[in-house]
Amino acid sequence: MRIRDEKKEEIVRQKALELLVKLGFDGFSMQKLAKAAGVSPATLYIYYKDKEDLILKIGEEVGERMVKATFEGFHQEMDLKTGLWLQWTNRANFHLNHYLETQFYEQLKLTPYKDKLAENITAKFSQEMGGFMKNAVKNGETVRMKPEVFWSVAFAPLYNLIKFHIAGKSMGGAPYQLSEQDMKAAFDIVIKGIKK
Amino acid sequence: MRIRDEKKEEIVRQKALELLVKLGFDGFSMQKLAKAAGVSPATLYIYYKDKEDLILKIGEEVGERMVKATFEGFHQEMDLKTGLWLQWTNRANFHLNHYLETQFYEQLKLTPYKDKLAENITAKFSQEMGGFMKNAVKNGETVRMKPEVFWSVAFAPLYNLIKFHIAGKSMGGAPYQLSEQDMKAAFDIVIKGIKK
DNA sequence: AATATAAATGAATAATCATTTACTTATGAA
DNA sequence: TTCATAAGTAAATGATTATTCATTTATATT
Repeated sequence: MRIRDEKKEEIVRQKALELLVKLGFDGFSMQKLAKAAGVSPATLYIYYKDKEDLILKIGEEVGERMVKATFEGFHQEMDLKTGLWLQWTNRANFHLNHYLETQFYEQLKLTPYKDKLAENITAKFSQEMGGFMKNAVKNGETVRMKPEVFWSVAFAPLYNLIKFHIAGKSMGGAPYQLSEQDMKAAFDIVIKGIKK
Repeated sequence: MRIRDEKKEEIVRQKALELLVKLGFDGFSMQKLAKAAGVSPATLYIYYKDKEDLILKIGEEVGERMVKATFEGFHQEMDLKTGLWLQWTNRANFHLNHYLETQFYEQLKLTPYKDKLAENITAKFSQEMGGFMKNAVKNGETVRMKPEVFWSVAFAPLYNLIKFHIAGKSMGGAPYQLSEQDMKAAFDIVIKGIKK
């Protein structure tokens, strides 16, 4: 039997990301994707059940890569500051090197597709963070708080800086580019707030 | 001459928000909107030049209402903690009372439409925050930092809590509902980090 | 070399899309 | 009461949509 062309599949994924980000979810279509990837529309239905399946599968793949990158070199026994900074740099690097993936995934998580996304991605996050936080409390590095609160004060500032960076502009439409200096400035404030 | 039915226009806006959020930007269409609002598709083209104009105009209106709500009762001479907490509560109340608007606006800001959004909304933000921050530095309440950094450490945690609330679930798919208690817990950490 | 089978396709499907056209309706001004 | 004008509409426009069908192509196994 004929063998599936993995390269072709990869092009489809890449072009799908490009088009979804460039045209938005509404501007995107299967025919445009087929044309951009240089395949027949029917081929897309060999790789994916339908359009929703395509978007969700690509979304889940991106999510998994992001989680993996975030926890590269991380273990729950790290002290608060070290572990947090590792995740900050991991995450920032991923976003800066995977512009399209980030842009796409952030959108996806706000659309109705989010309800159909597999939950193993956030589950992994939750589990790693839970253990890390528990440890930090045990060691007297911080006080007990809900995971949602911890997450929000510990990571949201970084994600927001990345969001500014991705948009290319920030407050008042001013150009903005994320720098390590800004990351460090934000991190100092965050860790100061979290540390007991 | 015949007079425009303001009530009809309002229904269109409301239904547009509902459909855009419920169906996503891709599921949304002018015909669906017309049907949901009980008007002819052609009527939409009296109110708006085209679909893009409709989405942008509604987006700008939402943005303006959000800014106005955020700065209700605010003035730049407030001390850091008071001014920040006022904005937190203002913003949280707006989001909780205007679920659809928030959901829609957050999406809009990530789609390609964002480049065509009028910038007077973020400009107002930028201006108010700039003065507030400058004042806080002058009074020795905090150290000098880029507006983007300040913004990210001071507000991103709240927005993230709101995002959890809107999604209805947070880490690991666990149900989540924003409480004043959580807001206060997060705020304490944030203000501790920012204060000199 | 022949066969079986899944990959891949170009062209078609019916549905839906954004938008326009030709027309009717309501209302303030005359 | 008539008239001018903008609001509002039903129905149609051609383009584009997601998906499928009938067919061809490539390869692993026999």
